[in-house]
Amino acid sequence: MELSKNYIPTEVEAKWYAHWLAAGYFASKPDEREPYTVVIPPPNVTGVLHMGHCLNNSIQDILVRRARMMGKNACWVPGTDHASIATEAKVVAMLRERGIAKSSLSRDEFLGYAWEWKEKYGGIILQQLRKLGCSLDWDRTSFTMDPDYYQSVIGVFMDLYKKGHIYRGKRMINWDVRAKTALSDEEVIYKEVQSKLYYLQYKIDESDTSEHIVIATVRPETILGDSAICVHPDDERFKHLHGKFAFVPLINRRIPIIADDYVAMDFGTGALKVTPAHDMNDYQLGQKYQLEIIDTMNDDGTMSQAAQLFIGIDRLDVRKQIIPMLEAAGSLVKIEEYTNQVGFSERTDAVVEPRLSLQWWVSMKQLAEPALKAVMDEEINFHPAKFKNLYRHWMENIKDWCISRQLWWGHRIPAYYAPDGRFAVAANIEDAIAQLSTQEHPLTAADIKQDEDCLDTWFSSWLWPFEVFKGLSKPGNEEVNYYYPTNTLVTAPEIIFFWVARMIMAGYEYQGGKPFKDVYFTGIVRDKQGRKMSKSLGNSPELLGLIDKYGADAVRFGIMISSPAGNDLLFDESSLEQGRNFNNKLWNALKLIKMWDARQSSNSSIADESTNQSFAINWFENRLNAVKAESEALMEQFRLSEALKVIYSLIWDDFCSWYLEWIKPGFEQPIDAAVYQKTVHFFEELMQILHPFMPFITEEIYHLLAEQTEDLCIKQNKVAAPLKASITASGELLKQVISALRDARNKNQLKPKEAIKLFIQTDDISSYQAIESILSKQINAAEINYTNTSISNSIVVAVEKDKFFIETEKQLDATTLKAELLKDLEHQEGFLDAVTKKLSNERFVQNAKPEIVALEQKKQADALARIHTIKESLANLA
RNA sequence: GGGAGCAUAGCUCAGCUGGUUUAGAGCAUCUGCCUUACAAGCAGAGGGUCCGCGGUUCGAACCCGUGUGCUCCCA
Repeated sequence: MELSKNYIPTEVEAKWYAHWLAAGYFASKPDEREPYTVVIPPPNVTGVLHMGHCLNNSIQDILVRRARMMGKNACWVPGTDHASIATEAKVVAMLRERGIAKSSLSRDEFLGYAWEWKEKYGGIILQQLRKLGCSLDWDRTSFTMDPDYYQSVIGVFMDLYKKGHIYRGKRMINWDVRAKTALSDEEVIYKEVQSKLYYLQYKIDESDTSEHIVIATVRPETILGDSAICVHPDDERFKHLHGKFAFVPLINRRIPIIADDYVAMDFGTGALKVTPAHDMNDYQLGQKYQLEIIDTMNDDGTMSQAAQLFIGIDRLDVRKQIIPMLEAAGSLVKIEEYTNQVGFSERTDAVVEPRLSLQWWVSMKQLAEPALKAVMDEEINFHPAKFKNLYRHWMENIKDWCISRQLWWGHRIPAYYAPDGRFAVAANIEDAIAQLSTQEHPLTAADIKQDEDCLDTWFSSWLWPFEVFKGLSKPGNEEVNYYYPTNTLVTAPEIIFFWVARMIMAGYEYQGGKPFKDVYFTGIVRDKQGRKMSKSLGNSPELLGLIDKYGADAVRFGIMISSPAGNDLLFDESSLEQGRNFNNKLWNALKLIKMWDARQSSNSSIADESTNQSFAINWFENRLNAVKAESEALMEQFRLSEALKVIYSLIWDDFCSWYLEWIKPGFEQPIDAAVYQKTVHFFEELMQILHPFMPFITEEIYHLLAEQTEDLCIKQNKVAAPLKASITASGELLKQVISALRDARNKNQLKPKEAIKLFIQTDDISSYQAIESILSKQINAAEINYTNTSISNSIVVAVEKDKFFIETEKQLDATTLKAELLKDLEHQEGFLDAVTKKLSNERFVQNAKPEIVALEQKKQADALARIHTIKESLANLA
């Protein structure tokens, strides 16, 4: 079989993904094995694969594939989130393109379009995850608005209401006076507008000098709703007024002057009028100081009874009419031109008014308690652990959760209102009628109106870890019993409060236990300049394009290699290049081994432990075992990037650069059959440990190496054998000797093709004999001899206690050599000084642990030996 | 305004319990090689005031204090 020059991923990837699916490797059913469960953080149903998803899902796939190869029943559940805000915006945009205004549709008509859109475009991202190689159990694909799921969300609302955790409370929302409807933040368009800033003076109470305080406002009509004036506590201009009162012009309402550092001293006059009913920030100040809330506006934007003046006139007309009146009353100080941002309704283009409205809230204190404890007691482990602090701080100061959203796409709030304003929380309208009807006033469906708002999307996704197994809709079923709690949640730190914390709360409230054991927080994907990747910046690369260009394995590699645990990832396409190059390296190693396949010789020397071949094999086997253990340990600590680095280096450096070169037969020579078998076996093992990171190429190579009875995807890992320290050490020594001699060759400008004669001065001739042929091949030595004395006029190289003399015809550059040696000598002497100083410090010898002292003594001895060798070499040169 | 975190080679980061041969890796850089698996490669090298200052200690990149700079979250 002819292998292509370079690895071509496209066909290989499609072939293997289809094969794995057909074999049903990703499908999980409860059985006697230990489960390993991961639920995907459901991407928005509108989503397309971006870098964040790619990082997040690569990590999950690595964990899941590894678990599968470790004998666990791995189950990774896919799905999407209905994402009310984002989806509704998409659907509105789509309708607009077709010339349909949302306001012209009934709720049901709109939802019809929304579902149509969802069926057509929703979940594109799930298709894209297949390209990335994600081993998800597709039969389990869930959606937060699936019928059962929907009912569970409604059920949770009713349950929390019954338990007293849900209440109605006021909140400032965006109000469209023309459509008489609430708007979501996304439906408000902010435009820069040329306005006027009016300076108005309020008379101070109990002031003999008829003193005034001046405020500045762009909305003078709102003074009718003023309930305080606020100044900065440190502002010297107003200190004497703290605790005094002032009169609102025209209506002469007496309001307090309060001090709060919210006020910016350098803006306007430094004094702020506070109108709690008509400004977001003022409302909060009002809450803090328990100020009166005076709602001066009707739902159509006209002034209400509470305004006392201009009742029934539109607030924008009032703005014009009130100025002459204020001027007449002597309250107007001056008018300035002013540019500010004003919100307009996306639907009607009306100026949006902040308005207090009754919304639904979840009180969090009680729910948060077990969720905080779980993380603090490490019942749930955060990786990296630094996020514990952040979590604790938030949970200890938790605020109530507003769960109403002024949207149609989502779970409609199950609250029903009677004409007289009474309401009932009920599963359906019939129950609501039953609850609200009285003997005197029997009600029908026509009398009752359901709440127009939807629930916050997080109010459904917080049930995700158990409801994907129908843990609420079919409580205690076999699946939820088996798969819950899940093992690992992989997500971004930015949603630790929105989602992670709330899932933990829901887990304890509805399943009586944690939703997951470990939470792995990924970094945020940034571009090369450190900017967060976003659609608006346009700095997010097109992912499918990258997969086409480099292959999914290379993309996974590139992302994982540059993704330190818990740190942000600065994405650079060059890391994908590194991944592609790695693919190619693997491919070429395969080609080399396949070349040998046809040229095996049966007379085996491998049984003889003293041969160079068995040295190479023993050494690599040992390295393989070391890296297996090391990468396992790193994986356990969720240090995935480091684990990949260790494996990468094992394959590229130890296997390709050292091992394969050591066992490589001479030109057109046969290879020992036993060595060949061993090498194929090593390669298989390498593919196995790399498989979770780069599933496609490893499966492909695994099958090209030999006839296989099973697929790598489900091949079970074997435990690493224990290490032999002496083999590791002699391998390291050999590598060091080779590098040092190559360096010496380089520095003396000996061409690679120029063969050398090498003399070794050592106490341990036999161990060099065991590697003689490797050594001579690696440094191109024509012969290797042993010597007791220095060889004059040669290049001298010292490694540990042994000395190497390179004899060559070439004229040597003694000056450079000498300079090198002197530099080294200086370094070694400096080092010796430091160690000696330490050892002659009595307090060190007394206080330090004995093994530390012994180590220092060894350092001293070694340094002395090295200095001795260097001095000898110098003498030899002269 | 409240909180969290970071600062080590040109870049991105390791460095875990203070003692690992006067700090390591990958990428980038430089030098030499078209060596019959691989130039998307091979061999080798250079590169550091561990952010500044002060302290604790026999000993500090690591612990404490302080200053500076940066990032993120909540309002």
